[in-house]
Amino acid sequence: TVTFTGIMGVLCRKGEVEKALKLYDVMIGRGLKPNDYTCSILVGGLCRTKRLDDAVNLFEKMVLNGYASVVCLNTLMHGFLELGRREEATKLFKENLFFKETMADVVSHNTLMDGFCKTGDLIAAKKLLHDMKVRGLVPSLVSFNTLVSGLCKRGDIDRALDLVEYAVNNGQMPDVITYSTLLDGLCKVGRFQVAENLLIQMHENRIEVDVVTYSTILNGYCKTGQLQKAQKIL
RNA sequence: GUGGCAAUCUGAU
Repeated sequence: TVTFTGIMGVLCRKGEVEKALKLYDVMIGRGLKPNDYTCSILVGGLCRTKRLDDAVNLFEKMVLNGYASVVCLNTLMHGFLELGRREEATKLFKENLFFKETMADVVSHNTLMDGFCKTGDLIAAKKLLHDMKVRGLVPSLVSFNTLVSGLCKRGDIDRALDLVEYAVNNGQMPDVITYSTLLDGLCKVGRFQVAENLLIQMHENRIEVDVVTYSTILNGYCKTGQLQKAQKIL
């Protein structure tokens, strides 16, 4: 099962879902049982090729047979959100809020939050952060990074900075993604001085600057014609 | 004879 599923994963990543599904039949034909990995890989493959109906059917079948996990749910929700089908993602989410194998976890909440952020609905996204705590889940760094990104995209950098402070108080230290997100927001509203301070702080906190961080800053400087500053960074 | 070693969420273009 592990071998078959592994190959199906490779095929799905290449967009060859058809071959993966054929392999799935071969696997079943040999009397091997699928598992939650098999389920999420195939669901993900179908989502990537926009075959959401097939993905839903497979997911429901797997749920009935007890092979589905919350990862499969998350994969499917993500598939809907990628296509802008927010209502269906939300419906799926709500159906899985009670105790069962596919009960919504932190990643489910994060996935939906990101979907809300990307459509600019920060109110709904913030509510979700609150809801997850009510449900006894502990927001992860990704939860905060997702909201920070949403706030930055809206230009609400100060609220984003406040949220990071709040995250720190909740035991989530910013990582390279948090910083890059903030830097991008700051550059895009022209607050380069604050951005430079943040870079220093990043260094002090021993956070490794990566290729995305560099391109974020370079992009900011180049688009405002500060090529000398851009060169200085390199 | 195309890098593959099993799954889901967040950052630049």
